[in-house]
Amino acid sequence: MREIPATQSQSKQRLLDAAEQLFAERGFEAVSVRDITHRADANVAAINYHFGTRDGLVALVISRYLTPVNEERLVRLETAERKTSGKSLPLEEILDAFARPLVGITRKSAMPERLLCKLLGRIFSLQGDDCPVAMEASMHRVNERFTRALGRALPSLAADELIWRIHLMVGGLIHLLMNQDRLEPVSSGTEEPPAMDAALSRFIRFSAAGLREGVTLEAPVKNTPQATFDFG
Amino acid sequence: MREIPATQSQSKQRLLDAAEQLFAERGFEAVSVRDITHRADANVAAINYHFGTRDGLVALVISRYLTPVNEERLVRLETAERKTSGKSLPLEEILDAFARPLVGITRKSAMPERLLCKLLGRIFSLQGDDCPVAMEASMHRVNERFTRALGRALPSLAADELIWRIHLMVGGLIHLLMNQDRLEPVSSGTEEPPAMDAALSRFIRFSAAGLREGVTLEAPVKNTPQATFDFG
DNA sequence: GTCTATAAAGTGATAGAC
DNA sequence: GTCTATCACTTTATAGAC
Repeated sequence: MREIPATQSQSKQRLLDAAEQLFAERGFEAVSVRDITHRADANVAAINYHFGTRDGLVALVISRYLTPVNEERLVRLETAERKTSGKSLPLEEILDAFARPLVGITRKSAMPERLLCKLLGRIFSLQGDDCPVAMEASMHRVNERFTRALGRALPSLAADELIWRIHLMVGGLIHLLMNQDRLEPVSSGTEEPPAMDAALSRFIRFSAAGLREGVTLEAPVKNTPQATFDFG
Repeated sequence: MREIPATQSQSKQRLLDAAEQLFAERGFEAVSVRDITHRADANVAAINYHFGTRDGLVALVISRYLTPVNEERLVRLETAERKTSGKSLPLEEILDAFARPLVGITRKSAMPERLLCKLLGRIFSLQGDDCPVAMEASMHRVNERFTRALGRALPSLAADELIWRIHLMVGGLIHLLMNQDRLEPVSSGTEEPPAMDAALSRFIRFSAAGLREGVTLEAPVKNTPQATFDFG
């Protein structure tokens, strides 16, 4: 058989892998196309051929992780809500639906968990100008649905108070992702395989307690949040 | 009187002001010396003359805020500890000592609060290679002292568990700083002057509840943290 | 202290050969 | 699909005139 150039080139995949690693390590802005092509052992022109522009590659990497995570978040939330048909969900279940997809995706990716966490941390802390428009729409929908669910689970909490607390919750999650590599060795030895699972349950317990702080269970409905707000 | 070039040039100050604003808006990596000199109405060579290199300016801006914040953190913690001579501090007081210096500095700076919060958020989320060595030493000392104080306030909490929770706490604070401009309009109208103070008390309540979660007040001392760990 | 001019290296992107 | 060569900028930094 005669050698032919691969129709679905492996180099496109190598480029993608190299880009993800470098973006995780240094951030999206600090990586040049030459850095990527060098690590992928590809030609400098390869990125423009396969992805159009550098920004195209960045947007692709972002959506490759952001889209499935946000979709799974919504699926999990809606599944849980359907099971309790109308009634408000336990806080812990909402937080689980929000955070578990981040753990789930680490299992599907070929990337080392350490790097993938950092990449996810960088993706979900993007905001403003650094943020591709496609991402904003996806995030907005997630924000809206989860703010509503949390508001229903904490009916006595004022709407603005809820939004502040959600930001504190999200910030903690992002910081955990960004520092997972430094945190893992802290939980020494015993729990090697489910490193991310341990982080997840710690996040849920901490955040649920913070969100519930001062909320009286039997208080009358003081305020249902009518406005949602983007936490990114 | 003959015109002389200002001995303590105002342009150095203008350069510093412009740099701080631009770093806050776009991050330290995304601002060129030309961006800065242009906004400061100064010559392109001015930064190298006044600050040596671009990195020198970045390090100066960082330490101008990081140093006083971290020093005030330690002073507040030590003052509080001296008052209760040996006994463990209330969690809320430790968190206040940790976060209030960030509020305090917004009062001293001429920068708009909105921008300064973002700058502080960017400074305190730096880590790894982006982190000047001088900063690491300062952060390490703060981490050590506060981890110890929190460990004493939560004696029944396992050392590794404490470190995870501290990261969740710090992440929330950073995210609040980074999003203060989006959060402020949420707390509509009523509380115009003490915008940052409201954020502070919300942070303290949320984090104290998260840190205390599942901690039984009368539990015996199970574990005092012997190792501290850098949360940045 | 401030300026111009310029060096030396790096940036993303593309035309065109193979 | 991959390559080289190159364009058109931009980057930080510096030498030297004023």
